[in-house]
Amino acid sequence: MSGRATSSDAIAMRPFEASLPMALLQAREATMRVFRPLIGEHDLTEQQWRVLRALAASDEPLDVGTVAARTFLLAPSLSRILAKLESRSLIERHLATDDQRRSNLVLSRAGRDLVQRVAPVSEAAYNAIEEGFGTNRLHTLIGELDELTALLHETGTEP
Amino acid sequence: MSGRATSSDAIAMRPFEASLPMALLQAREATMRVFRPLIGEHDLTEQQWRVLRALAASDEPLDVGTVAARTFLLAPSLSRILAKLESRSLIERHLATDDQRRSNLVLSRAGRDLVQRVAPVSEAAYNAIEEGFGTNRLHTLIGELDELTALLHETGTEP
DNA sequence: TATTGTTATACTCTATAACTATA
DNA sequence: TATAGTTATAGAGTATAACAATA
Repeated sequence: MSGRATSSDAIAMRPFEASLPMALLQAREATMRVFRPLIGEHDLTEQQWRVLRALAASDEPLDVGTVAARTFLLAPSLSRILAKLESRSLIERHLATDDQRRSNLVLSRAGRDLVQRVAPVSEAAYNAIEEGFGTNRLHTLIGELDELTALLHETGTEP
Repeated sequence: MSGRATSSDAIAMRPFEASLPMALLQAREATMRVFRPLIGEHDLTEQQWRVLRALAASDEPLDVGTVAARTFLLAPSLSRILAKLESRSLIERHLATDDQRRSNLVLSRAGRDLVQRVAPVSEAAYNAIEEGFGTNRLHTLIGELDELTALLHETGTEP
């Protein structure tokens, strides 16, 4: 120790650059800075696009709960997003015949057209990232991220 | 091709699981789910904590612009956060003598005490993650994230 | 004139609770 | 009673523009 603390002494702590949360935040922001303009051009937010993608990727209608799970959105957020997408006629809701509480969601014709138009641009941007960073390297990185996520979910510190 | 498209055909696209943005989003969320409760216990948001940390890590007062750069917060967001932290007497502002537009920010005594109290808990959580995932492995992951971020910043597609 | 920082606005998302309607 | 989904609220971040004070 080199003397008592004064109000101008820095508190020893892990620096931002070496911090996992900051590294993740910045990588995510840098990545979205690539994709956001592409979907923003079509007046879609990132979350709206996630919903459209989930519906586009399914070969059958999905109920709200399923979409929430697949897009990692909370039900209230999703409700608002669905209302917005429906008001723009990008999706359709059909009450399930067996359970009237459920509504089945599908892309409308316009929704499908929009996804068909955006998807290639998005894929191209993705491929550019893969090429720049290295395809295998990127897959390795994603694999590590997934494992970290899984690990953190397992070890959920319950209070 | 196996026939014309019908409204129930899925559009071929990169699945969510293999998607870099989703992998980053989930890893970040899983990570913050560890740290958020620790700082939330002291009624701090993630961004407020970033500001306190930046001030704590510095051995001299910082002006608003510098804090914005180090915490990756936009000026308007930071202004609101600073007002909040000041109202809780966790930070102090002192007008710079040389340039009256600038105000120098420092932690108050209470702010330092708070950081001193939270930091060890936060470090312990961090160490637990390191142990679970592997210290070297985690450092490698962070290094790859940093390089990805740098790459994406270089190739900033300017309009 | 240019810069530092704050305020004003307009959207969005997160998160929790309360509520409706079906089962 | 339990479940699916919506609505209500409260709070916070992002982003851009406009503005005040100072250089």
